[in-house]
Amino acid sequence: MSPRNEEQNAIIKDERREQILSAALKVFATRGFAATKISDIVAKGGMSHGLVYHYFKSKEEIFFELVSRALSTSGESLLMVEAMPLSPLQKVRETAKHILGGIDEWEDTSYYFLIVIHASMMEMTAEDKEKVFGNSQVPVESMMRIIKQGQDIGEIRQADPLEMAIMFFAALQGIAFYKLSMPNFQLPDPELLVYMVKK
Amino acid sequence: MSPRNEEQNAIIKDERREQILSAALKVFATRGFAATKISDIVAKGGMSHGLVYHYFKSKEEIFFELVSRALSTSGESLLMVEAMPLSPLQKVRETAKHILGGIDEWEDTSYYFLIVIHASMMEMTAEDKEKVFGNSQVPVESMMRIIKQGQDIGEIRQADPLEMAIMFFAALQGIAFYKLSMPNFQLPDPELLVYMVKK
DNA sequence: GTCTATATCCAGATAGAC
DNA sequence: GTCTATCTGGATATAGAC
Repeated sequence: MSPRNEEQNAIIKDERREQILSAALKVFATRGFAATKISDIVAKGGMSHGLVYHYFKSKEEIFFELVSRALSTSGESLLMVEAMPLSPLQKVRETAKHILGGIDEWEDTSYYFLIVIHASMMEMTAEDKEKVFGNSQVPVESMMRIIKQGQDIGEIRQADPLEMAIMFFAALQGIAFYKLSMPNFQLPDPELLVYMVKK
Repeated sequence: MSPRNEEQNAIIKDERREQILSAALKVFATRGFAATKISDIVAKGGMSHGLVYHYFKSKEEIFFELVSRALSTSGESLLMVEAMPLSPLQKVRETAKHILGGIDEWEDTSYYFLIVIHASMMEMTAEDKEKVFGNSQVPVESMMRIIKQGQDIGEIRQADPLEMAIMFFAALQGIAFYKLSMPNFQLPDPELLVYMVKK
C-alpha cells in the first residue's frame, strides 16, 4: 500500500469509530448499559453489526470509552470556568448556566451527563471503578476551590465546601433526569442553584 | 380444604410474595431493571427460580409493583409532613431531614428511592408511563403548595414554585446517587437544601 | 473496510414432579 | 406451595465472504 492510502484509511477508520461512538452515546444515554443492544447502536448509526466489532472489542469497551470522554470533558470544562476572570460566585453562576444550557439544548453534552449517571449506577469491581472514575473528582474539587475562595471573600455562605459542591452537582444530575423523563419540562432558572451557596 | 388451611395458605402466600419483593427491591435498586437477572433475585431471597414465576407473571410485574409502592409511599409521606403543625419552611426542613435520614440509614426507603430513579430512566410507552408515574406528581405538588404558603408569609424566596420544588427533589435524587456510588460519603447537612428556598 | 451468516451462550419463562 | 429440569428466544461475539 502507498502512504497515501494508509493515510486515507486512517481517516476512514477514525470516522467510523466516531460514527459508532456517536450513535452509541445517544443510545447508552437514554437506555443505560445493560438495556442497550448492539442492534440498537447499529440501527441508530446505520452501520452493520459486524462493523462495530471490527472497531471495538466489546460493548463494554464502547461504553467505557464514552464514560472516559464524558469525565475528561466535564473536568476540563470546570477547570476552564475556574480560570476565568470572574468572582467565585460568578464562576458558580457560569457553571450552572453552562450545564443547564447544555441539558436544555439536548446536545452531546447532556448525553454525556447521562452516560456518567448510568455508569455511576453500574456495579463494577473496585479496580474498574478506580480506573473509570479516577478523574471524576476533578469537577467536584474544582468547585470546592471556588467555594472556598467565595467564602474567604464573604460571597458564599459558611458551610462545608465538599458538601456544597456535591449538592450542587447532585442537583444538576437530578435536573438532567427530570429533563430526560419529561422532555418538555421547563428547566429551572440557573439562579436557583446559585442560591444554594450564595451568602 | 378446611377454612383454617385456606387462611394459613393465604398468609404463606403473602409472606412469600413479600419475601420475593424484598429481595427484588435490593437487587433492582442497585442494578436497575435490565441488568437484574431473576437468578439474582432468587439468590438474594433464597428461593427457587420457579417460585418467582408462581407469584409473578414476569420480571416486569415485580419491578412495577415496587415502583408503585415507592411512589405511593413517598406521596403519603409528603402529605403527612404537609399536614403537620409547622411553618412552611419547617416543613421543607422536615422533608429534607426525613429523606436524607432514610438515605443515610440505608433502609428500604432509600432503595425505593433508587427504584424510582431507575424507573424514570427506563424507556416505556406513553401509556405505561402514565400508568406508572400517574401519581408521581403528588410529592412535587405537595411541595409546591408548601412553597407557595412560605412565599405568602415571606419565609421563602420569590421564584417559580414548580421549579423550586423540582430542584429540591432533584437534589435529593442526586444525593441518593452519590451515596450509592460512594457508600461512605458523608451526607450533606439538610440545611443546605433549606437554603435553596429560604428567603 | 464492510457486510452477512452463524456459533454460542445465557436469561426469561414454562412444565410437571413432589 | 415449592422445586428441578427444560424450552425458547434473543443477544453478544466470531468467521469468513466480498
